[in-house]
Amino acid sequence: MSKPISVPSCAKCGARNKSVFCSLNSDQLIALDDHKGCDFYAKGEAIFKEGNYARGLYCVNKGKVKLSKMGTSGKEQIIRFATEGDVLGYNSMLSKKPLGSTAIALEDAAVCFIPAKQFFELLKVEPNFSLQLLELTSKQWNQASSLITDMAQKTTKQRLAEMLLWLKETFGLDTNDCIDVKLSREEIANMVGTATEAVIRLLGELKKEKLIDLQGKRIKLLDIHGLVMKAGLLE
Amino acid sequence: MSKPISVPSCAKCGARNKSVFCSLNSDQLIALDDHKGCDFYAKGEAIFKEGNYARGLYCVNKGKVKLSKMGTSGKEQIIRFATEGDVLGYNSMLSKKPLGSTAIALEDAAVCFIPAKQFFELLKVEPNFSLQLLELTSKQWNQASSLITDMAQKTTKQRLAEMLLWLKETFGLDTNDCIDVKLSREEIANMVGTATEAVIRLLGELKKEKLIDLQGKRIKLLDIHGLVMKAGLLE
DNA sequence: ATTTTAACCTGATAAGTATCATTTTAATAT
DNA sequence: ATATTAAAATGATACTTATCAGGTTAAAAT
Repeated sequence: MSKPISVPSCAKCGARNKSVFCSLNSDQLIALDDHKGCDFYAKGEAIFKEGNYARGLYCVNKGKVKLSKMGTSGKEQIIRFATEGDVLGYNSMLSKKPLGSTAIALEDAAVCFIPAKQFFELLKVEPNFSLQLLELTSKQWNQASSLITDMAQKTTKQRLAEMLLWLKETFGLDTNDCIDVKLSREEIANMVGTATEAVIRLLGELKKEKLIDLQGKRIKLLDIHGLVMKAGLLE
Repeated sequence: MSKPISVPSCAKCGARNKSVFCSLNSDQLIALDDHKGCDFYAKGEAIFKEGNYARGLYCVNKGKVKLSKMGTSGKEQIIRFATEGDVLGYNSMLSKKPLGSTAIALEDAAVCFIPAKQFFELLKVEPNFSLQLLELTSKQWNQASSLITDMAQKTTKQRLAEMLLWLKETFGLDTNDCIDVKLSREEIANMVGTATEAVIRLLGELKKEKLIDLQGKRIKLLDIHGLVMKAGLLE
């Protein structure tokens, strides 16, 4: 299980300015620090699980996290990723429904936890915090509705190309132009919504087409514009 | 185009108590009435279009509305429906992005319009309104992520069965157990994410399996539990 | 270093859907 | 009522993708 680690202060958190906490004043930040905790999660460990209720807000301090749902006959569907500064668990608290997804650390991670009480307190007294959250949930709806459309209409290969671009946006590229996250072929399949074998074959095709290069788990992007075209994002 | 009609008062609106406006006090409702308008839209008419910016909040007073996105090579993807009391356009305002979908009246409709200024004013002064909206956007994210999973993993027939159940939840059944909305086979296909011909064939199969009956555009649900099973919503 | 295990890759086959062509039926307009 | 048009239905074919089986490579454990 996860073990508490030294709690980083929100005021000094590098990711804060790009997060939903960007509009908080120093008093509010201190209050947050007073009530929050921070836990360590090893690679592969679950931060929370689908079906349980969220008792607070999770905020990723360090590491990469995948959020996935259980689909038909137990097949995983990856619906989101989270990195430094991203918050998790708010949908469950706000909708008063069980958590809709499971969060798993893709690498060793540190995740802060803000109890529900403090979260709702902030919502009540700080309209800017509500606005930030509304902006976040709205943007996520925009993304989600695009994803629904793509899942419904695009071919497997188009979806794969699009997912590679999505991974690039989320995790960036390393010095070697490789997508900076390690995922198994099965996990990629669980994003695209296809079988592992199909991902392997289609990655091979994209490589033949000189759009990507494969170096074990590392995927190097050779032609981003070509991928954009392949994904059907431009005509 | 749409023409203004006599503006119904929010206080007397039957749908208000089930809407995001349920927590407003009478002063706030009067203020809303002062600033809002109401327009009539004929069947097939657009209330707003994807890509434009929302200048206010739309609230359906009467009628049925479909929300759809343009997908690959111009194919429509229906992502949501709205009926009495449902609000539209807030995602665009909150995320400060263009409207992500087009809203079209499925039958003659009356839709109220609240200017952005009033909308944001309410968000600033009434934390309960923010909370209601957050609850709404969170629930929609839950639904969207389920839909993503289903689109990615389920067969066309399972998705069709699920969409029929979704239509039942949204529009209800008439006295004859028929889904209370008229949609073309093409529109159903644009929900399911498949070709029109496939929908026709699969509806025929569901009929043979005694799960539904077909009477022109009317779809009668004969065995709801059977549909739930067919949709893979229960094992 | 060697065994063991898991991930990755390849090939063959079957099933599911898309696509195109055509006919039938229903809706709309004259 | 009839003509016109659009929607629904059916059939044939090709393509995409899932599934199953087997083989290879890489990683992890002993």
